[in-house]
Amino acid sequence: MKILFMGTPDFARESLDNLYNAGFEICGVVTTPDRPAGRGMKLVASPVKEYAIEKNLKLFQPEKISNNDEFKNEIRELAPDLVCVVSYGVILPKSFLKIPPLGCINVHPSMLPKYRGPAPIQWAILNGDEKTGVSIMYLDAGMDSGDIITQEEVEIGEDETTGELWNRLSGIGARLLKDVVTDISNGKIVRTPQPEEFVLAPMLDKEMSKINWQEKTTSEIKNLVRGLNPIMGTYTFLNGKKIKMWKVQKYSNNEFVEKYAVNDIENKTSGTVLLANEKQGLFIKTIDGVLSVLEIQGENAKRMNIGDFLRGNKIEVGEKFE
RNA sequence: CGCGGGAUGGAGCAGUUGGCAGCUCGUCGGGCUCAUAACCCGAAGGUCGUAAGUUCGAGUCUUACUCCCGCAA
Repeated sequence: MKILFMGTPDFARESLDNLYNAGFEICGVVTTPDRPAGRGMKLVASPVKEYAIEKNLKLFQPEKISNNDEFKNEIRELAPDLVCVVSYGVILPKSFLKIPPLGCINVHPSMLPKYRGPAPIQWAILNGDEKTGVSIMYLDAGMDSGDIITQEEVEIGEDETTGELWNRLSGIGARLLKDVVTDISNGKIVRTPQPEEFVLAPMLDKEMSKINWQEKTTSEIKNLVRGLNPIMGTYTFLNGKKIKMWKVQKYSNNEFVEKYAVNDIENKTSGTVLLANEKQGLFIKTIDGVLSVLEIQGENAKRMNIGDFLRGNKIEVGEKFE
């Protein structure tokens, strides 16, 4: 059975690696073209491309697929039996989906039909979900709307970040994909249509990464911080300087007062620094509790733990984040 | 040539118009206290990223180089 693999980031690389190591014949690898990225805007190859080169697999990097007959013809000549798509990043047109006789299957990091769309892992964390999962499904013309082949549910840790969950799910996805491909090659596959009701996980907006101290609860801020770690981070301003927060911990008012013996915190406005020193850390009032910052990043600086940060950047009690 | 910041004891930072290299913390030794991520006394630890230049004198000014980081994607 010949498999064409399509994917781009790390998440996809692990799936490809798993299929390759399982001994399936990878007749080709499709990934997005090299993009300018990083400092200096140099062209950077996707992780999947690096892998394909490393294993000497046939590589394609079409600019687009719809209205690209040349590419589609190349694929027809390859004659893959099955196409596996993992975080490829490009919508595949019907004309392409019809090429492989066994269809196109996809790894999607959520329990479909919940979180269809490009940012399912991020939204699971941002919303404070306790569980999410991985689905393997057939691609159809819609967005993540095809028939489901298998799913595996996963618990989300209370402090788990998007990056950590991302890594876990890519491993699970890779394993499930291999199993499903094995089943397909043995001709035993059950496909179940998705329920009607679905939830979207749209692309994240840069705007949302700013902390709104006046409206968000402690939990919401914490979920925002871990949900955007390490994608873009969460920022706020202190004395006009942009500060990013990477890891926080939440306290209720009582817990905080009891542990640190700081009184009179009720009438402080949210965003106010309640306590700041390199031994104990940085504590900020929120509308319903107290947030302790554990990992922070100043302007033009790198991420560091709060103790290191406060050693060189003095923050006074009473200053206010906004 | 996308824009910008930086390199100073183990960590994080400061260092003014060039003039003995400093702060907070950590480390080591000693002391105090019922007690503390507490306090007191003392010590070690730096060719100030590399190379060259200007100068009586360079962490500081000039030039080149290396490495790191932020934005952006």
